[in-house]
Amino acid sequence: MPLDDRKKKILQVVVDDYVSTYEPVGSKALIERHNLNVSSATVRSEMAELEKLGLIEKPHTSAGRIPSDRGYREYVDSLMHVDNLSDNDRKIITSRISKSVDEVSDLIKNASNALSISTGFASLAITPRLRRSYLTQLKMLMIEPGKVLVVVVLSEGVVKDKLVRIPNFLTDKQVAMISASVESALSGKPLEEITLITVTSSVKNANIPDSLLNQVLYEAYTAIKQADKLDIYLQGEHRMLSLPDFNEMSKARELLDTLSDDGMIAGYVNELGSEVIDDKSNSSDNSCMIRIGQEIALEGFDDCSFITTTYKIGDTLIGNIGVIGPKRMEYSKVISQIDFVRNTLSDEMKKLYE
Amino acid sequence: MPLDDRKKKILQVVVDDYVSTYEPVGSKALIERHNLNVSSATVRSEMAELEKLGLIEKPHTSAGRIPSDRGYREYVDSLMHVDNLSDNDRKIITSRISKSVDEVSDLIKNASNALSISTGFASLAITPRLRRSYLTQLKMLMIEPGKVLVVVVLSEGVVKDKLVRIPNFLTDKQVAMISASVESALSGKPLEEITLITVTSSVKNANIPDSLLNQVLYEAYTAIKQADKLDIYLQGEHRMLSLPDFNEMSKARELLDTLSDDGMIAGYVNELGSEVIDDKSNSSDNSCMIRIGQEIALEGFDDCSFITTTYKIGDTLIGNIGVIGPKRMEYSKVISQIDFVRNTLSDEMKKLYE
DNA sequence: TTTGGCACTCGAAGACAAAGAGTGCTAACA
DNA sequence: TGTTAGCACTCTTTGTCTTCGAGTGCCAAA
Repeated sequence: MPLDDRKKKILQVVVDDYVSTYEPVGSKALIERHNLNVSSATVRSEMAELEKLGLIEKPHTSAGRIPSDRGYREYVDSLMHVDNLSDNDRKIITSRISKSVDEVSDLIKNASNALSISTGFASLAITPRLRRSYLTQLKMLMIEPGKVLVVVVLSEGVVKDKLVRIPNFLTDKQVAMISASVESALSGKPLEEITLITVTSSVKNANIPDSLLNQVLYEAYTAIKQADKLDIYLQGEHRMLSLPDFNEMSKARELLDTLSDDGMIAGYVNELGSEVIDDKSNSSDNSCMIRIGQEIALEGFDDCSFITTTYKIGDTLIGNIGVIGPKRMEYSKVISQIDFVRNTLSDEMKKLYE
Repeated sequence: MPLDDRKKKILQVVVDDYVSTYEPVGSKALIERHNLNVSSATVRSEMAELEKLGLIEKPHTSAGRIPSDRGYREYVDSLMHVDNLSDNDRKIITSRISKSVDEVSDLIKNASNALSISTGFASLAITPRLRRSYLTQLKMLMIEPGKVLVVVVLSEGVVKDKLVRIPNFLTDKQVAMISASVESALSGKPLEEITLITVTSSVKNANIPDSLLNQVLYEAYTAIKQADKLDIYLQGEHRMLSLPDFNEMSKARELLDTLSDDGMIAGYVNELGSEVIDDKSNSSDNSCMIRIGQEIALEGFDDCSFITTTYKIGDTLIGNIGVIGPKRMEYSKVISQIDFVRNTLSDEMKKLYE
């Protein structure tokens, strides 16, 4: 059922007006604000059809119409035109991201923060998936007897470490020997292929009782595995409280309750992300993933939209960044903001890696 | 102006009742719920005096009384009796804290989380102040040319590290030499005494051009300095939305806005903490710091109380942990919860350090 | 000093009406 | 056949008024 031009136009202005006023838009107000060259009665009958198609709906009989989830979807998919960001917005974002940082994670945090500030919504960023990175170095640094810092270096220069406990009487040398063995056996292997078995079988003839050795190797294994862990940075949740969409306390509460569960959000976005990454056809560099209202199967997100995109470190590392805002948002503006943040982030990444 | 026993009793039940009902308590309701053996008229005149003393107040003429900030203060200082925690509460807290962790920071996070869950309020924890710890080790681990992981080990076995960039053409050996020099020059020195000057003057005759050397040393210095940084873990902010005290959107918004600024809260609590630490007379192990309503000079905290206490790692490291709740809270219960969390945290710390 | 009684205050809650925006439907029109 | 004007109807919003009740302050008597 392709929409004719007039229906498209009407849907578009319904969305536009509703987004900017947060008031259901009626036939009369609509023709007053936009010159459609038709009467309100015509608009009414068109609206009735749009409603039949499930694209708009009325909160109650005598109110105007508001876009339904499917209406927003249609708008986003084919009615919206993404415009360029104003110089001012660019400046604000650039300055927030380009603050000098040493660690990649800080850079990602800054980018997410810039996004939250410039959109006025909540933002999120997920550190890159590292499953397919491979191990390049593994060092074990004795801090004191029984306590070792395991440093894991991955192919893209990513460094992760973990403090672990090992049997007290192992010497510096023994530990160094173990880590060298593990490193030489596993370096070049993708993280996802490293298992407890490959780790334990990487050390032979160590002259150390098996049980002790295995303890150390187990810790080494956990250190390697946790390098794979995704971190999520969720910021600006409180900004959602300033939106009229969440003026109702119960809505605000539900939203923030869910939002407080980092892990759940990370898992959800991660899945979204994976879809696109695996679906090569769709992975054009500039595409955002958009989930609107009920499309997000999380409690309290009925009035929200997720807009996320991917960023890259080098050629292989892929993470996500995006916003969580009200579904009643200026999609085109937010998309261009995200896009700009993504690009700025990439640039800064490159600088960081010289 | 010491209160006579009856006034004390009345103030006490006003607080108790108001805390449990969130309704201004009137003279009649008061004598009905508690057998004071006096008439409501007597209570009324007593209340009028308590009001004159600034301990209670009325929201409006024909309502009951609610405690003022000073009323809560009086209650907390001399009317309240801290009772023991129920076995059930203990179990809940213990199980949340004793989840196996490797890092001290996770333990602290768990403790803070347990506090938030068991109180139903927001909680915070601040990592220990390390200014007075001294450096025991400094290692620089070459990750790749131009990229070095600086590992700082402090007296209490605390390990911090930072990835830094150095000139590309410095060799493994040169870096090792530099770090060894710095370590031997500075180990044993308290963090607060380490300055850029002490760091740079610790390496002599390095056979490396000064400008390069200084770059490396500067990075080493920043790595050491950032070991001193306080981290704050703020959790369960969203729980505040479920309290009737913050049903008004504007209050909730203001509170969460301020709460979203970790740094500000950290700074504030840090100051509170320092006061008590420096004031030896008051640093009895079990004391909580309590700040009520306007005593907290932060925007949006008029209806909140801070209750914080200190925890120790070993004998010297002192951090803070506490809750941010509505000032209309069961102080005695919360205090015993914090106290129990603190003790459990200490126990687990010991286990972690064997 | 305590108490019962009483007039008074003020907010909460409910009822009701008027206003206003918007709808659907129908009949007429180009 | 698509468009439009007109009209009755619906439903929320807003404001006003009233009632109800809990609570107060004050006073005179015990």
